[in-house]
Formats: sequence, structure tokens, C-alpha cells
Amino acid sequence: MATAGQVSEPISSWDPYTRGCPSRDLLDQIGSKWAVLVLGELGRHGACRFTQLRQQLAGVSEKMLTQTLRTLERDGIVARHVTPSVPVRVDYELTPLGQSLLVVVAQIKAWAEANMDAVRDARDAYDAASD
Amino acid sequence: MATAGQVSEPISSWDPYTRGCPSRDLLDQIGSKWAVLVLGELGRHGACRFTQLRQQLAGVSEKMLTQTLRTLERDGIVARHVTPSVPVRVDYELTPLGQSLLVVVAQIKAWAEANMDAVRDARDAYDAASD
DNA sequence: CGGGATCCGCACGGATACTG
DNA sequence: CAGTATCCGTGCGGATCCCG
Repeated sequence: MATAGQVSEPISSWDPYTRGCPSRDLLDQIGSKWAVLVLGELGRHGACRFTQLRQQLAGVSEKMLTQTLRTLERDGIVARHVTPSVPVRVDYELTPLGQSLLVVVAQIKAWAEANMDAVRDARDAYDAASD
Repeated sequence: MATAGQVSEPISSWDPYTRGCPSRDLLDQIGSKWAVLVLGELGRHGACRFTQLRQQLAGVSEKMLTQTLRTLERDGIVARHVTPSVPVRVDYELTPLGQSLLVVVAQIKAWAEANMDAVRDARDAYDAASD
């Protein structure tokens, strides 16, 4: 902050270490389980339909998928395209903003997959020491 | 499940798109708000004490900080060093595994900070259209 | 087909008080 | 100082029914 002359410049000092900073909630949103998986799927597949996503994210409830998509849409991360056919067709795809997020989010997913074994070993060791 | 004969094959096919896969919960853990902030702080500062972390993560409750640290410790991401002095001194620091995670996790935090403005604009536009 | 609405259990997450 | 223990509200998250 403190940079002078921000007449219409919204400062951008969004520090999530500050109490009540909105970037903290954004952090939680984009790091959430379902958001990461939705992002990843849309990144691979391009546009996807609701049911298609629902099947890929095995075990997700309709409610959570809808909620996740709504939030991502509201945040400008995914775009929602409605085709007014007889059975309505809805497609979701990443916005440019969403694609930039995908890059970083894909790495967390990759890390989780790659290091699951190491984490599992650490857990076993920890639990064994607790006895 | 249902795949017969997983005798001693550690496979490492930890696909979070699969229902019930443990990597899904790991994904949630490491992407959580407090975990990201703890990782970031330990990454900058090196070893930190409990109270120090508590002050940096403004607004975190003791319970959540303890819980976060415990989980990260169990997963082998942070190490807990106890110095048996009269007032007990406890320091937390990143393990090598934790440092590898820090690299990817720092990017989400950076993304959230960098794109908070764009997200806020998108939200305003979305909310305005909802009227 | 793609949700919106609703009910509900339960675990998350905060506040407080107490202990080694 | 660094937790643990406890109480408790809120909202997550699943299940179900129904509508456009």
C-alpha cells in the first residue's frame, strides 16, 4: 500500500495473512477438493456437460457439483454455456482466468498423486509411534 | 476395490477422480486455507514457534492451528521439535517433503493474491446480472 | 437433462477454560 | 508457552423430490 496516485487503482494488497482478507476465502475455494478436480477435468477435456463432469468426479453429489460450478462461474473461472434445446444442454469450460489457475492447480493434484505413498508411510510411522 | 489380487503391488495409481481414493482427502488437506498459510510462513521464516505462527496467521484459532500442524506433521510435511526447557519450547519446520509441497502451494497463494481483483470484478458482474 | 428446493446428520471450526 | 478438553453454533455435504 501507500503507493500514491491510485485514483482508480484498487491497490491489490490482498494479503491472505491478514484477518478478514477476502483472498483467504478465495484461497479456500480454489484449493477445495471438487474445484481442483473440476478444473483438471475441464482442462483435459475442454468443454464438458454437467452429467459428464458428474461421472468423471466419481462420488460427487449433484448439490456439491452445482455449488462448485456456481462458485467457479461467479469467480470468472469457468464459463457456462446454455443451449436451449428441448432437453436443455449446458456446457462448462475454462475462461482464460481459469486456464491460468489450472496451471497451478494441476500441480497440487500432481503432487498429491505423486507423494501419496510417502505421505501414507509417514502416517503409518506417526501412528505407530503414538502407541 | 473389486480388483482381485492386490497382493503386494503398491501401484501408485492414486487417482483422485476415483471414489474413495485417499489422495482425494490429501488434496483437501494440503489445499486448505490454514495449511497453505502455515506452509508459506515456514517457507519464509524457517523454523517457527507456535505462538509465532499464531500471530502471523491473524485470526486463526488455537484449535485450528494445532489441528493443522498435527495433520501436517502426521503427513510428514512439517517436523516438530520439542526443547524441554522450563517453559516448553516447540519449533516447527518444513521437511524435505514439505519443501517440495511449498513450491506448488506458494503458487496458489500467489495466484489468489494476484487475481483477487479480477475475481472481485467477475463477482460484481455476476451479482449485477442476477438482478 | 440440468439443476433448484428442502430436510437433516454431523463434522468443521470458533471461543473459552484448564493443564503440564 | 504450548497445547488439551469442552461446549456449541454454523454450514458442509449427502439424499430425495420436483420443476423447466
